Amino acid sequence: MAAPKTAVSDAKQERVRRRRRQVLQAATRLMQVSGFHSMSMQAVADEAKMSVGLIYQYFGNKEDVLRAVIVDILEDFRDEVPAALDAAGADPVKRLSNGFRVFCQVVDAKRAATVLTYRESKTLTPEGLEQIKHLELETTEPIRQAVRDGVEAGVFADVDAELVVHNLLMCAHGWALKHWHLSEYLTLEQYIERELAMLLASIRPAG
Amino acid sequence: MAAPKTAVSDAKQERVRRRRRQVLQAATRLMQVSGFHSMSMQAVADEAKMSVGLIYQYFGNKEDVLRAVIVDILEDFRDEVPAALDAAGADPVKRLSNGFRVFCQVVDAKRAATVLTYRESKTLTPEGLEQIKHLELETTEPIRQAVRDGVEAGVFADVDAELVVHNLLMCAHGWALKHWHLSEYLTLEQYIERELAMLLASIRPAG
Amino acid sequence: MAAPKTAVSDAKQERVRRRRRQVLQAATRLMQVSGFHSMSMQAVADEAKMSVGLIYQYFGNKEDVLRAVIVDILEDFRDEVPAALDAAGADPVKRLSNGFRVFCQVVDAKRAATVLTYRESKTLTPEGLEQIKHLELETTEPIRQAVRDGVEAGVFADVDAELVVHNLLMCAHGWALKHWHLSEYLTLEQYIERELAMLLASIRPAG
Amino acid sequence: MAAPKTAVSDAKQERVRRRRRQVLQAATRLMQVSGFHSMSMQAVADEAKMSVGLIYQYFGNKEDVLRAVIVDILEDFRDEVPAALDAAGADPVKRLSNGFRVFCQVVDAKRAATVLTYRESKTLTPEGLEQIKHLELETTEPIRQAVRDGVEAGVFADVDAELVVHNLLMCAHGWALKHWHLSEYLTLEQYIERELAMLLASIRPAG
DNA sequence: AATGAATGAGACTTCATTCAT
DNA sequence: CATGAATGAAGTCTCATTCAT
Repeated sequence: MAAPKTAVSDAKQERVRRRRRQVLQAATRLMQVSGFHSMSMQAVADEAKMSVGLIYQYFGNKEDVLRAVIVDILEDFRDEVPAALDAAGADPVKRLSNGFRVFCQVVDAKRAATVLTYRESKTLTPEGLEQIKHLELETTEPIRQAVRDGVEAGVFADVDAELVVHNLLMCAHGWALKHWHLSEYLTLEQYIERELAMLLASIRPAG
Repeated sequence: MAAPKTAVSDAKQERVRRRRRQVLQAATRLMQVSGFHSMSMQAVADEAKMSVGLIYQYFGNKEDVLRAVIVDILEDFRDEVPAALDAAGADPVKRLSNGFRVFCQVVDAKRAATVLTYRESKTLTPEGLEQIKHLELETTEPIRQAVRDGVEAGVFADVDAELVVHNLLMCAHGWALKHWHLSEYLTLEQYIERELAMLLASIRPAG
Repeated sequence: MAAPKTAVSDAKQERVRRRRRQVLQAATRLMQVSGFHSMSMQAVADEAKMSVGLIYQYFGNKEDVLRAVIVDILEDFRDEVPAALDAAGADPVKRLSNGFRVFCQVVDAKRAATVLTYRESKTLTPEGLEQIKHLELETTEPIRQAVRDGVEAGVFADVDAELVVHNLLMCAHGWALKHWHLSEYLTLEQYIERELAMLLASIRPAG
Repeated sequence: MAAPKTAVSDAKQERVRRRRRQVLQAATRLMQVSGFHSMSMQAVADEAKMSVGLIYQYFGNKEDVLRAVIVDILEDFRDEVPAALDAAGADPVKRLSNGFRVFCQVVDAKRAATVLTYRESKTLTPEGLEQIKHLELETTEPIRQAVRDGVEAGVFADVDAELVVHNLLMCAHGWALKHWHLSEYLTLEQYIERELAMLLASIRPAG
């Protein structure tokens, strides 16, 4: 009796996952274009090729969809950035460089989504806000650790790791937030190279 | 006969200015709390202690209010930041330092407003967007020039002035955008000092 | 003491008349274009080159303006049509013909105004309605009398004068009401000639 | 699988038809009383016993409702008048007489609606206006043909069919437009008889 | 599980009317 | 006498959410 129940349960969970993904992708597409408030639930349903009623079986309300969209985006960051660090070996400089490089690349791939998180975060409930703050910290934690390691090892000056990571984050996000300006004279690769040079210069041990 | 006419005209212009200011202040207060879309025109009217109809005598529509609010904020920046540089003498390092310091101080004084510009800019029409992009460039132009001067004088490395200013801007804005995190362990002064140290380190001429 | 008072009174009455006329002309122009409800009092004020407040010194409210506009139009008809008959001599056929001809010409000259009376009459209060009904009867009364005279004299068949005048009225108004169609293939003169021929044929004594 | 699909589709189409009819009847009732502009969408919803929102599922906007109301009225005319001619045999006099008689009867049955079309047509967009002009021509076309036939057969004088139909139309509409006056001394039947007599007299062959 | 018709609150905006100057 | 700034009620339309099928 347990087996079929679980099988059914699995199938159900799989459908739930699929449906939620459909909705999130549709909502993300729409919000990137015109923001949360201009997106109607009917439009989400159309884009997701399902009925409005069905969305409400998988999400409590419209704000719940927003929260899920933003969390979804930030989870992508959290999954991809640390993973890149694992592949970067032990050298703090390399880990930091790789972290920044990957971060910028992910931001570039999800530029509209990145801007979206800045645009709509304040619309969330306090709980939602807490969740996304936690996710951001999780995402950057491995880089933070790399900076601490580098400081300890003496390859970096005695800088505030928290602040270095903050700068690195703003710098990566900056590529999306100020893309209208930056893209006029820089490619992503140029941006990464030059910013990285300045970033490393800013924390190299005093000569 | 010209005199009274002018007097009347002056009184009228003064009232227009006062009314617009009333509306903008009310709208800014409300938007900082809950965003553009959650702010009803009735709420603005109540907050500004006037009738809804009157708002429409001074602003074409709701989006026009938003544009004016954002422009108002950015004009404050444009007026205060360059003014601080004028008082900083000729030394590029001093000018850059002062620019950054003042920028951060103004951001801190208008933290909610700064966040607001990031949150609602995309809601604007293309014309509004152009206007605010222009204002941002105007605001930072004197700093950009200071960097160029420093590079030319050899007190800075041969860095991309555009990019340095971009970093400086993101850094100042970052104080508002990530205040929930930064304020847990830093005061504004500490933030300015440490960021300034890294900023200068990042562009000091190679040993 | 009576003399200057009367002089003042006369000057005042003259101004009142002038102001009212300004308003009525402006309102008529605007209503002909887009109807009573789409016409704002501010627009009337602008068109009449005076302030909104002043309109309210000469008219009780917006509907009062409408009533006056329609009455004004109908008074024109009442003044011009009977006057033409006075000049037509005693022959009933001539009087009828002239009456119709003039009626059509006045309608043509005030086509938009004629349509306006059909469009907006129902908007009036019952009193206003009574007034315009009375004016319409007054306008056509001389023609009605001409028909009665003609019947009595045996130059017309024993027709219902009331109905003949009704037909004549609808026919004249018809030039304005169906101008979109009639003007495609008839000039006003052709319309008058042909309609007059049929009108007279319809009431000539049985051969 | 096709069967249930069609059944569903049929049920849906039926509901759409029913809803639209509900709205149109409610709106017609209200407009006949107080005109298009004085009719609020909330009032239509109340009268139609549905919610405002639902009206907008079946009509694009308020003007769309007006257009549909007028078209609905004119389609009734177009359906009933020509049908009566089909039953009137081949004799042009009989066809013309029947056409006029039926026209007047339909006008009488829809007196308020007839007045409504004169009152509110100008409120329509150019497209709506074109549509109703076309409907009016369609409605009268069979009568126009009967007149042409009569002229050709020599039972009518060589009159302008277009103009005869125009007169007939104005005459039928006149029963509604001037009902306040006509009904004081005539029944519908009397009106039809007398007008018909004059109409035929006006086009009988000379001598 | 899935649909989408239906609801109704609430948003923006206009405009007739008043009244202090 | 004349102005036009100010009011606020009322209108149109949208859209999140529910629920019968």
